[in-house]
Amino acid sequence: MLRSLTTRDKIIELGRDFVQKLGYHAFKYQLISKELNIKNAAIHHYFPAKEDLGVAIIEKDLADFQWMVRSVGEKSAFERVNALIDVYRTYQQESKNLCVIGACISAYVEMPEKMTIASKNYQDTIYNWLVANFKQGLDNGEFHFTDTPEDLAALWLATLPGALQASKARGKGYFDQVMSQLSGSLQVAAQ
Amino acid sequence: MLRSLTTRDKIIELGRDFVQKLGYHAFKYQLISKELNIKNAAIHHYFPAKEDLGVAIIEKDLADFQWMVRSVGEKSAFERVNALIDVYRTYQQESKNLCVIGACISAYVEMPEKMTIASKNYQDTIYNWLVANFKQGLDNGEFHFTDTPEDLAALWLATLPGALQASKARGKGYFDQVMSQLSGSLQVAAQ
DNA sequence: TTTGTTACTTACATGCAAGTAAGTAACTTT
DNA sequence: AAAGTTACTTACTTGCATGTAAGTAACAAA
Repeated sequence: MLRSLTTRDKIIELGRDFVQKLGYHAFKYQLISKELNIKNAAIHHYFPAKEDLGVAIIEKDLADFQWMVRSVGEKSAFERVNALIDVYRTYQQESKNLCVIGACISAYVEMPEKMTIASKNYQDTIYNWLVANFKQGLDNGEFHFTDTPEDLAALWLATLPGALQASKARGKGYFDQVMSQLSGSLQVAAQ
Repeated sequence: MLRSLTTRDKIIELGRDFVQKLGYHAFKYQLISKELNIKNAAIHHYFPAKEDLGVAIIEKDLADFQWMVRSVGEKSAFERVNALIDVYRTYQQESKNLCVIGACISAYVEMPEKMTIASKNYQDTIYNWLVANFKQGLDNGEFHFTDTPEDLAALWLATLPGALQASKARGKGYFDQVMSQLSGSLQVAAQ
């Protein structure tokens, strides 16, 4: 999977893996350099400070999210929001119990400013996309929830990362149990 | 607040604060020793390894939860589960964007075993208490939700810590917005 | 009163993660 | 072919977090 990538991109991918599995603080250059058979200094060549790699990881994750958004653009609102659930389900299956946003946002009281900004920007992007989809699904009759789209999006923004985190200590099936509750909140019309 | 406590208890309280604000990895002995005007070695006197302090923090937080449970034992199911929301609301107001469980559970792939066990035990305790309250509230007519109490408890277990984490980057009002969604999931009878 | 215990401090060891400086081999451009 | 650029490595510095060992002052118990 990583084979066709440049070293720079491999560093970002591996860094993202470790950030999602360990959190920002516990992820260390050595974990990456060992895996790629390079030296720590090689990582500094591409990313002078850890913060720089952190920002690159957030931006890559955001880019992947936006790629997903485009790839489901023609589908129904229900299918679109399920695609986001699938992203988180894949994290869970790969033992990544943190999303990039959650891992970065809870890492510091005073986080490097660039990372704070990148994380918030990413989180806003997801929120706005959810609101837009919920609105559209409500308008076209796919959904029948009675809350506001904004309230529902706020709930999803908390529950998606929360389910991922909690699932680490809970049994098999827990994650899907929560996701089915989330899907239920949309009040999808029975066929 | 801390003045009447023993040094040992002050260390636990401050440690808990930092764990909830920074995460387990970013919290360091020096932060505590500086605040209490003692030396790092004094902390090692009470807690030989960081892991020991970690376990003590989890157990103290669990003890506080159980104290809260007893203190609301005579109230209605709705008031009881709202007391749990209040606990998380207080965290949020105090800029503690992680609960102890979330902070510890997501800290390591391979966490010190004692801490893993203590965290899971604590999480199970909350889950079981939620299920019991939801069942009782359903039986006595306070609630009218149609999901199972277990499904609802699973949702709460994800959303409470998730809302706390996400609220760090979102505006004022976000946390209560999500909590009102959670409360709504109970379908409390209109008066 | 001597012995022990508690609650620390001083001083030190260890290890490791981040970061830097200088060098080198390969490739690219002019 | 010379000069520059890219992609690294080697070798090093720095700083700090965990942890340990030994000492000390105060108080408590026998």
